[in-house]
Amino acid sequence: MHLAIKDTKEILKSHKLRVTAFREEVLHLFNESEPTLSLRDLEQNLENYDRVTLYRTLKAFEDHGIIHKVPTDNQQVYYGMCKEACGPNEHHHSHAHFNCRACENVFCVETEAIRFGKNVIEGYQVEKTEILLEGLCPDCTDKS
Amino acid sequence: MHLAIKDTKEILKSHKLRVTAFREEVLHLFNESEPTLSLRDLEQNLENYDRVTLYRTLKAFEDHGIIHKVPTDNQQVYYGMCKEACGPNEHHHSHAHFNCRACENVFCVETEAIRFGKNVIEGYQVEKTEILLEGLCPDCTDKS
DNA sequence: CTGTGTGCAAAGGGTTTGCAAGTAC
DNA sequence: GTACTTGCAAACCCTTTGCACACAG
Repeated sequence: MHLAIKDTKEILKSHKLRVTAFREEVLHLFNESEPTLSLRDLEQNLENYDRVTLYRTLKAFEDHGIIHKVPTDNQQVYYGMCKEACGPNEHHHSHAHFNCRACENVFCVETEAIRFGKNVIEGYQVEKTEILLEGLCPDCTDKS
Repeated sequence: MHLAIKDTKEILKSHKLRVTAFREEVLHLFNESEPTLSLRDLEQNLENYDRVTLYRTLKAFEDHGIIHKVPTDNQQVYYGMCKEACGPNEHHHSHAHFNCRACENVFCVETEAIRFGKNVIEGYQVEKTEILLEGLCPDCTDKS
């Protein structure tokens, strides 16, 4: 038995959010997609949606620890599903984010290169670490 | 003789930009400030400025390799002066950016923890690395 | 039934564009 | 003189707020 994709209803319930058709639809997109999703990605894959509702949905997901924002150089906002134990407003991630300059997707990549403990840097209390990589993803490398 | 702060006129000329009073004023702010500057920082330290001109000035500086954007978790856009050899649309930085959650300043911190060479991650062509740290800066640590 | 979510309209705010006048070189 | 820069107005677009109706639990 391989790892089943978590049921959207279950995800919502376990995060204390009401189950609605729209929320399930959005969650479904996150389940389907490998890398993270930008707002634009989401909008392109939804039909007859209300943008305001989408914003509020993402806000709710973020507040309840279902997704997290991924900072990037470009202005687009990216969201990734939280794979680990994230609580409300408390996200834990030990992977780096790779932004492909060709396809513009953002992938979560595991790397042992992350070695920042707390207080590694003289005088600075490090509480959170984000690593952004940019370049070409495997797919786009093959095509070029 | 210690390291002199580069003359603003010289900086502009060497980057093939015309010397104007406003550009010198903005550059002067970057020369004076230790950490990076957010758009808000800049606006608070300028008088009788036109916002459009400021946007265009920053765009020009960025395009000509004088400053670079610093991505952060919060929405504020931060800019730092390029210390090293940065050309048009080609910025090279080997330091991490530390965003203090208290004073909200962004500092450039040197750290040997940066060990991403090219191609460290299987299949991904890494061309650029950004490391974002968040926590408390020395000043704010002392105050708490 | 009660509290939450949705959809529409409108407000708000930051950023960009157009253009005429001013300035660097 | 020519090309670039500036400043103002307006357009644009993304995001938030308000509110009435719909719906989950």
